[in-house]
Amino acid sequence: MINLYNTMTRKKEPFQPITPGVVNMYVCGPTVYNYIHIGNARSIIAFDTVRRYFEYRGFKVNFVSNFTDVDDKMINTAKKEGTTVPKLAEKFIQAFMQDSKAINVEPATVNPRATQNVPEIVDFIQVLIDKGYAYASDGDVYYRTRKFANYGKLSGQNIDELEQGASEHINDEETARKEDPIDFALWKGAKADEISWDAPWGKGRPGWHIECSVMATKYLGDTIDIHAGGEDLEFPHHENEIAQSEAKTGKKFANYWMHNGFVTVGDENEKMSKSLGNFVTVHDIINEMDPQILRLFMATTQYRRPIQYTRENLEEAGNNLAKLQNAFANLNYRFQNSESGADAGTDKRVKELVEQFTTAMDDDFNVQNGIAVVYELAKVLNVYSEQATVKKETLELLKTTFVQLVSIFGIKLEEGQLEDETIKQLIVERDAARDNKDFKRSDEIRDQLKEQGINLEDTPQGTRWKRA
RNA sequence: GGCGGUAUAGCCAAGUGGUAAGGCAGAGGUCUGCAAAACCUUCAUCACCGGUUCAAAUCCGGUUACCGCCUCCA
Repeated sequence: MINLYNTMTRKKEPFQPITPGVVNMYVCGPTVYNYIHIGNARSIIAFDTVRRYFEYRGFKVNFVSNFTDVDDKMINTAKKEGTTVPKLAEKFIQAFMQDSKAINVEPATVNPRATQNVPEIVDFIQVLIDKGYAYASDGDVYYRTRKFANYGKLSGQNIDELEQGASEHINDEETARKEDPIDFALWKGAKADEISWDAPWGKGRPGWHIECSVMATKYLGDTIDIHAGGEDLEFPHHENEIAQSEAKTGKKFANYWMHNGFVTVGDENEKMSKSLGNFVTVHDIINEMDPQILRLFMATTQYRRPIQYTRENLEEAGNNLAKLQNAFANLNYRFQNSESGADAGTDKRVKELVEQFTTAMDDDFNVQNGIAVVYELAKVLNVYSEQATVKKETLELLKTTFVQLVSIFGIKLEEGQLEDETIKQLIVERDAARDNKDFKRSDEIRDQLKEQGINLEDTPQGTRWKRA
């Protein structure tokens, strides 16, 4: 049984899907006006890991994540860069896809876009108006927040406190059109020459919160299993989604709410965000190093904890990645000298570790305990690989298990080494030199290959090589 | 001001009453012609003060520091 922390109840709860064996989850995606930064990556990786674990435990996961492809930031950025909103969106959606692939994120079941769901959004808003939860005002449409009885239940906010807070940030122009400062926009009337769609209340575009309510219910149903996103979305975004959705359907919107913690930057240890301008893009990092380092770095911190992004921490992840890759190479290299049959003791140990892994991950995706089990498995595997005789079936079990567990963290281990005649011949020559104790020549060959990025390793089973 | 989260070794970090997992870095060692890889050994009394208890990093009270949300933001 998987237990997960539900922001709504502030407790860990056993996960009970609406449909047995199926998880319907919705993750709030980015506004596509720039390359994604590592804060976005954190959210993407956190919930990709959640998804992969659900799949490992045998669930079918319907994973929906949106692109916000029209809003003020899109409009302003397009204007500034002399392009159109659709072109801007297209560019950064493509970039998102590339970056996601690089850090080995499984594609979503659906990536709906706000602009492709405008008729549904208009209908949804109309229902809210008909039910008295919303009102049109001078081209805009607002949600009547006070009419929704439990407003603030997710974030533990009191509506009167919020009202005071809101009054400090009022935009006079907009507030004049609201019945109450706490009301929020469902539809924003278009200014001249802004991108817009027709609606009964006049030309305009969807407000930010409404798109998620519409798309989540459209693709996953009135009540979904898990709704997820960054912790900054808890209020007001998710609060507003609940108000809109539950007012419309009369049903509970989501059974479980999951929120990931932030990435903080450097020694200042402050939140990274586009608006603070202190962000590092995934695009830049993966141009500079193996994307799997970033992936391992983020996937092995529990999703609710903050991550401090520093060079040092990233390097540590790089060392850990090398450890996993070495173990895998050590294992693969032993197949060539293995005997048929299995080693019962090792097989039993592997099964124990798998159970430990599951126990750890079932506890709200405790990846830190999970990865500790993986490191233990790597040790078992290394020790076994150094035995004088090894059994093929046990090697197979170790390999399958290792690959499977590591893949939950989004790490892909590369199979074997490429055959290369030139290298093979040099190794043969070097082995001959070593047999003759001509270490000068053998070291020459090793150094020569090293300059070409090929590292040689002598093992009891012979010399092997790998790319540095 | 309201709401919430953190504080464990040089670094990352597990651990919700029974005497501090794991990883990185460091030190020593085994293996190796030398290396590499791997393995072994070694490295902390848990922010502070007070209390409860036979026993607390873990519970209670208080203090301090840092972070986030309350306005667009993963």
